[in-house]
Amino acid sequence: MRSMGRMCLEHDPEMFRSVLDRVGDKWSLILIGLLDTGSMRFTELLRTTPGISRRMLTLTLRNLERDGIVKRTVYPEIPPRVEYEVTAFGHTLTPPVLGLARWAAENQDAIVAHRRAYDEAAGDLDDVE
Amino acid sequence: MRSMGRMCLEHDPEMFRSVLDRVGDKWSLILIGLLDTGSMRFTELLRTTPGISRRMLTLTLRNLERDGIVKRTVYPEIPPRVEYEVTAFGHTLTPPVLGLARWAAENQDAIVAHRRAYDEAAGDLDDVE
DNA sequence: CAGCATCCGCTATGATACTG
DNA sequence: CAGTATCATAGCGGATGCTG
Repeated sequence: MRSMGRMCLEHDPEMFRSVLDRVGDKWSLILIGLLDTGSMRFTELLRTTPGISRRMLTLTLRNLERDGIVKRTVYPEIPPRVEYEVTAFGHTLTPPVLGLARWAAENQDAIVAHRRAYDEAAGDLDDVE
Repeated sequence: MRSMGRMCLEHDPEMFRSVLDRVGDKWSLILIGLLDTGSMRFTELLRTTPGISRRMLTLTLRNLERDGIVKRTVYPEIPPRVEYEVTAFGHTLTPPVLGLARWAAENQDAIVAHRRAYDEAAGDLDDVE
């Protein structure tokens, strides 16, 4: 397992993509992060996740549930109560995701700097035109 | 650094997202994987990456270059030659990405199984209607 | 060869209103 | 409370033709 390129391309590109999409979409990672500590209710997640809509929360949770990463428990009460939690399988995803999250946190300054330098260089080129 | 949720939300959500987008989009990871071994030319990448268009290859490489992950070197020859390679900074991204890639490779069967079970359960519900 | 410009469809996401 | 249904839209990504 030396080459990452081979791993991405030779194994099962479509499957690889679909797994990456699950983790790479706009909300999954945040929700997994929130649920990593313990279970939460629908509205609780809605309040805690800034900017998410009910629709997107529903869809994202459904996808995570479909992949076996999140478990959904309905309590037949009135008013209804639904709890979401990360499954044992989902928890195996946490370490690699944390690794990526840590990289993002540690290097965001460097990235901002790179972007600024790049954009300034492009600006200079524009000035010459 | 215990809570992933806090890391995603409290630090700088926008920045966090933009870093994740870079790694989560359709082609970046594959290109980084291919370039991880050594430098490659534009057309070489085009041929080696199945399904990518010239437009997307250009855009993705530009973004990676802007973030300081990939270096672009132009050789003033005719016909022109351009080499792409992963920078030292970009290589620091490889380990966490590899971690995620490994998880995807190791667990894709489990995910497929989960999805099938979920879809079948949904199908059964439909039958009752 | 290594792009850039243009057009264009599709999907992801958001806003809003309604329901068991 | 925890959704579903519907509509609208923005941006991603593909196809194609042109150029230094």
